[in-house]
Amino acid sequence: MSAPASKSPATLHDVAREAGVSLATASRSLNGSTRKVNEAYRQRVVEAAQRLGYTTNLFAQAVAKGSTTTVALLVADIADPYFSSIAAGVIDAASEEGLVVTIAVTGRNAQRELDTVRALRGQRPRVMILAGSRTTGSAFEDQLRGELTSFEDTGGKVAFISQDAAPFATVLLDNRGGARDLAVALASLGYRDVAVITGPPEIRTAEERLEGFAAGLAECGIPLPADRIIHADFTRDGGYRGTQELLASGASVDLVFAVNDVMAVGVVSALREAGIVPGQGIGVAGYDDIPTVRDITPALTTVRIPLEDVGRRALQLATGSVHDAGAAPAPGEPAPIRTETIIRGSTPRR
Amino acid sequence: MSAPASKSPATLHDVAREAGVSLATASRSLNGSTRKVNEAYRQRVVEAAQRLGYTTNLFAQAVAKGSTTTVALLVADIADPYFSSIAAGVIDAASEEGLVVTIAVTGRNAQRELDTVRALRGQRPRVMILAGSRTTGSAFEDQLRGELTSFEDTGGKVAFISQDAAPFATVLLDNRGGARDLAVALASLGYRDVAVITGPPEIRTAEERLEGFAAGLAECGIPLPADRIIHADFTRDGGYRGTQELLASGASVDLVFAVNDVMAVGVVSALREAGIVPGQGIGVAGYDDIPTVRDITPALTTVRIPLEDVGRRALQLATGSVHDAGAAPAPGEPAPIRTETIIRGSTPRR
DNA sequence: CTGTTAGCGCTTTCAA
DNA sequence: TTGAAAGCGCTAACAG
Repeated sequence: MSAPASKSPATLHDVAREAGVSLATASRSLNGSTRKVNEAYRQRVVEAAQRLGYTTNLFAQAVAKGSTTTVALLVADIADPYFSSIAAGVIDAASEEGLVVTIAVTGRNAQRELDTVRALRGQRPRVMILAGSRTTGSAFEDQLRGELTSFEDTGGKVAFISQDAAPFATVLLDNRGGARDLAVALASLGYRDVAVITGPPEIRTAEERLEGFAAGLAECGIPLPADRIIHADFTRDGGYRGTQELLASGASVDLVFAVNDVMAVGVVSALREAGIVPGQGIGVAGYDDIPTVRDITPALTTVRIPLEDVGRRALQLATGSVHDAGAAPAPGEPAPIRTETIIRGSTPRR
Repeated sequence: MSAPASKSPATLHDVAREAGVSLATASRSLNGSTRKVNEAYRQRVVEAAQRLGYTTNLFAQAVAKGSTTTVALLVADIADPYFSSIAAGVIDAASEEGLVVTIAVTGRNAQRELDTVRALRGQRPRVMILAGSRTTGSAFEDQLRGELTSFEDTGGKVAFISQDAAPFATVLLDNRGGARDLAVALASLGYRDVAVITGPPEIRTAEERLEGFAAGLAECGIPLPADRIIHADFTRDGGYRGTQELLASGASVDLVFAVNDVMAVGVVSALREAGIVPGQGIGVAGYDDIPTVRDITPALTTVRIPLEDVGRRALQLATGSVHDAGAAPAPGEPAPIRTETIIRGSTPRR
C-alpha cells in the first residue's frame, strides 16, 4: 500500500495565484461561458493550470452553479446484454454532451429500485433514465412515481425506456406490436402449435409481448391455450427451466416463443440438452436481437430493437437535445422505436 | 400534507428550520457520523426531512468533506460481456460500501483513455478502476501514468485489472499461465496443428495469452509457426474475419485458439458459415468464459475467469476493504485471480 | 449535546 | 474587462 494522501489537488485559487490573476478571471478563462477575458490573461491561466495539473472540481462547480453534469442510469442487470447495449448508447450520447453517467443496478426488485432512485437523487443528476423493466401492481409503484415527480419538480428530468410511464418522458418500445408482427410472420411460415415462455406476470414488458404475440396468433386463427404459457424468470436460466417444464408436460409444440432473447438462448440450450435440435421440428424465437443470438446455432429468429439507439434516444429525450436529425419526427414527442421481425435459422418454413 | 414542490430541492437549511433546530443539529442527525444527538431532536429532523422530501446533496457534502463517494470505472466497451460482467462486480461491491460508480468507455483508444481519465479526475473519485485492455508502446502510456500518479498523489486510489501496472494496485489476471494451461490441456487431447487468432499487437492481454499459449504448446513439442498467428480486432468480428483469413490461407489446422471468447464466438460463426462444424475435425477454444459461450453450439472450451469477482476485487483492492474473507491471502497484496481451464464440446478428444 | 461560525472550491453578481 | 465579495449546500471546529 502506498502512503496516505499527501497533497490535495490544485484548486482554482492556486491557479489564479500562479497566473497572477484573480480567482474570477481564472474561473472565467477556464470554465466560463462567455469569453470576456483578455487573451493574454487567458493564456497565462491556461498555462498555469496545465503546470499545476489542475482539473475543475466538478462537485464544487455543481454546488456553485446549482446544476450537475451527471446522468443516472438504472438498469436491472448490467451484465445482461439488453441493458449493457442500452447503457452503451446512453454513455455514448452522454459523453457527446459532456455528461458523465453513473449506473446503478436494481435487480428487478421494486423496493431496491425505489431505494436506488432515492439514493441517486442525492447526486442531483440532470437526468435519470430508468431502463429496468417496469413492474406492475407493486405497492412501490406509487412511491416511485412520487419520488420521480418530486425529482422533476425540483428541476430533474426523467426518461423511461419501454412502456409509457404516465407523466414521464418515455422511449416507447412497441412490445405488443413487435410481438404481434412476429407471430404473424411465424404463422405464415407454417407454425401452428405454439408455446410461450414468458417472464413473471408483474413484468410489464413480458406481459405486453405475450399479449401481442397471442393477438397475432389469434389473427391467424391459431389458439394459445393457457397451459402453453409458462411463466419463468426473465433470464437465460428462466428460459432454460421453463423449457424443461414445457418438455416435461409432454405438450407437442412446433414453436417456442421466449419473450426475450436471453430466455430464448436458455430455451435453445434446454432443447439441445433434451436431444432436440432447434429449428428441426421445433422452432424457437426470441425478442430484442441481442448480439449473441446471431452466433448461436441455429441463429435465432427475433424482433430487432436498436438497443444502442434506444439508449441514445432516452438521453436525448431527457436532455431535449436532438442532434439526431432525421430520426425525430416531432421534437420532444415520444418517437416510437421501430421494431423489425428478423427471421433466422431457428424458424425455418415448415 | 403540504410540501408545495418548490423549484429547487429542499436543503438542509430548510429541514433545520422545519424541525426548529440548528443547521448543525440537522446535519448531525441526518448524515453525521458519531451520533451525539438527542433522540427527540433527531426524530423531529428525520420527520422534517421526510416531509420535505429532502435528500442530502452529495456534491455539497463532498465539497465540504473534501472526499467523495464516487468510483470511476473505465472500460473499453460496456456492451462487451467481459466488461459488463466486471462492471457488475464493481457496482455490486461499490454499492455495498455506499459508493456510486460512474462508467466511462474508452473504446480501446489510448488517446481517449487519457482524455477520459483527465475528465474523470474532475469528479474527484475516491477510486478509479481501469479495466480497459492496457496497450503497450503507446506514446500516451507515460502521460497516463503521470495523470494517475498525480491522481494518487492527491489522495485518489487507482486499481488496474489485468496486467501489473507498475506502481498501481492491480487485480492480476494470469493470462500467460491460463493460456499455457489451456494449451497443455488441448495438446493432451490430441491437437497438433494449431492456429491462433489474436488481437492487435499493442493489446497486452492478447499478447500475453498468445505467448502463454505458444509456451504451453512448445512444452508439448508442438510448433506454432508465425503464419499460423493471425492478428485481428479484439472483437467478435475480429474473430470472424481472422478465421476467414485463416481459411483463405489454405492452412490445415485441427485447432483454432482465439485469445478471447468474443473472438472465439466469431470464429465459430465463420467456421460454420464455411461449412465446417466446430468440434468436428477442427476444435475451437477461447478465453474468459463469458456467459454466452455455454450456449453456443458446441459449447466453447475456454479459460474461466471469475469476472464478477475480478470487478469486486478491484474495488476492494482500491478501497482497502476486504470483506471478502477467505479469499485474500495477504491483505493488500495483489492476490492473483485463479484461472481454470474448462474443456467443453468445442474441443473433443481427437 | 447544541448552536455559531468558518470554511470547502467554484461561480457570479456588482462595483471599479 | 477585471477583481472583490457574496453565496451554493454542507461539514467541522469551536464555543456555549
